[in-house]
Amino acid sequence: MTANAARADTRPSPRKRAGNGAARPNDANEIGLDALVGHAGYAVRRFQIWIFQDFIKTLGDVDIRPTQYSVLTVIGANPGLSQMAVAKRLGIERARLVHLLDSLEQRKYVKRIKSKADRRSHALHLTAQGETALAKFKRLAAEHERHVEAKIGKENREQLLQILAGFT
Amino acid sequence: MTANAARADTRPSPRKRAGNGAARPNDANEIGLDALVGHAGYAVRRFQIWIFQDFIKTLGDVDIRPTQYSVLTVIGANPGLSQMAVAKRLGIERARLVHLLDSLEQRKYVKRIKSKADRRSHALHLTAQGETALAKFKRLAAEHERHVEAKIGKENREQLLQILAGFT
DNA sequence: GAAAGTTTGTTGTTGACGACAACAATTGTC
DNA sequence: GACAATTGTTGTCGTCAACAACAAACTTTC
Repeated sequence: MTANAARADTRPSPRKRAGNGAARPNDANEIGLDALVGHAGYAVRRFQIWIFQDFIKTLGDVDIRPTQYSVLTVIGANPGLSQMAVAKRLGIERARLVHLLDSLEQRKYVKRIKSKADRRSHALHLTAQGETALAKFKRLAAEHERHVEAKIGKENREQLLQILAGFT
Repeated sequence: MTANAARADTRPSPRKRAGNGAARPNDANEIGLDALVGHAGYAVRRFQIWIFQDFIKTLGDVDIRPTQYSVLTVIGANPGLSQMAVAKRLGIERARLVHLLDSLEQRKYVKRIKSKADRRSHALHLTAQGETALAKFKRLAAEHERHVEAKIGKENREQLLQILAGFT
């Protein structure tokens, strides 16, 4: 589907809600944000919510959320990593990664193999099923990325990636 | 995609950490992200986490979180708004706003005044205490914004704001 | 080589947050 | 007046970050 934001601005006739004591503006997006405009964090938060929702919807058929996708991607690119290494690389709590891996292992995408070098840790690998699945996820993720392009523009997206490259 | 990538048992991968010294704390920066680089959502998520943490820390003394700050700012700029209007403007669930306002009202920053025009709704106002407090919050938020500038650069921050202006 | 300290994976708790569902009171509509 | 819609509220559910505590395994130190 083409994620075309239906720009059908059904502009309602300006009704009024009188006598609120001090202010009356209550319609549509006439409400000012004041200091909020100019705060990078606010814009980034709203954008991140939008982008995650699109990701979740685009990968809805395969039931993969952004965090799960990031875990699978890192394991696929670096097989044999420990849970600690993956957690540190992705900035996830290792406690949280436990549940993520429980789920991914239950779905036969990931294996926890006891490391012989360090018997505390697990070497993480994709299963064969996990590899083919990840390939499909990557195609869908690329589709989601095209939605982002359509939303903010091709060169804006690339500028964004460049600006935020230090956080990956 | 890169669907090949031999995946043999505990075979040490060619590039990543040699020697397989599992216990050695390998640099997290050596671990490749593969497809994750190039995903706007991932970069944005990491950035947003950083920016929120800095905001929370910078406004730590006054114990104000980003969402609370956004609510106070909007009410301050548009006194008399209903809860529904604030929620819609900020993209917050009105159910969630209830708890936010409970907290802010308990701290004497916000008043819920029963609207006479529509006895279902409340007109939201800052208290006198809330106004002076918000002024302080804004100064701290500006300081936080300078941290962002220092992190990604002055013109990069402005480009970011421009790119994401549509989401505010 | 044993005691002490650290790391890894795990379990659990807490709190912020988004998404829903249901409800009473009130309003608008027909 | 009957009926639908809106507003604030309460509640549940699931995601997510942040800690705390623990056993097992490893490292350091004497």
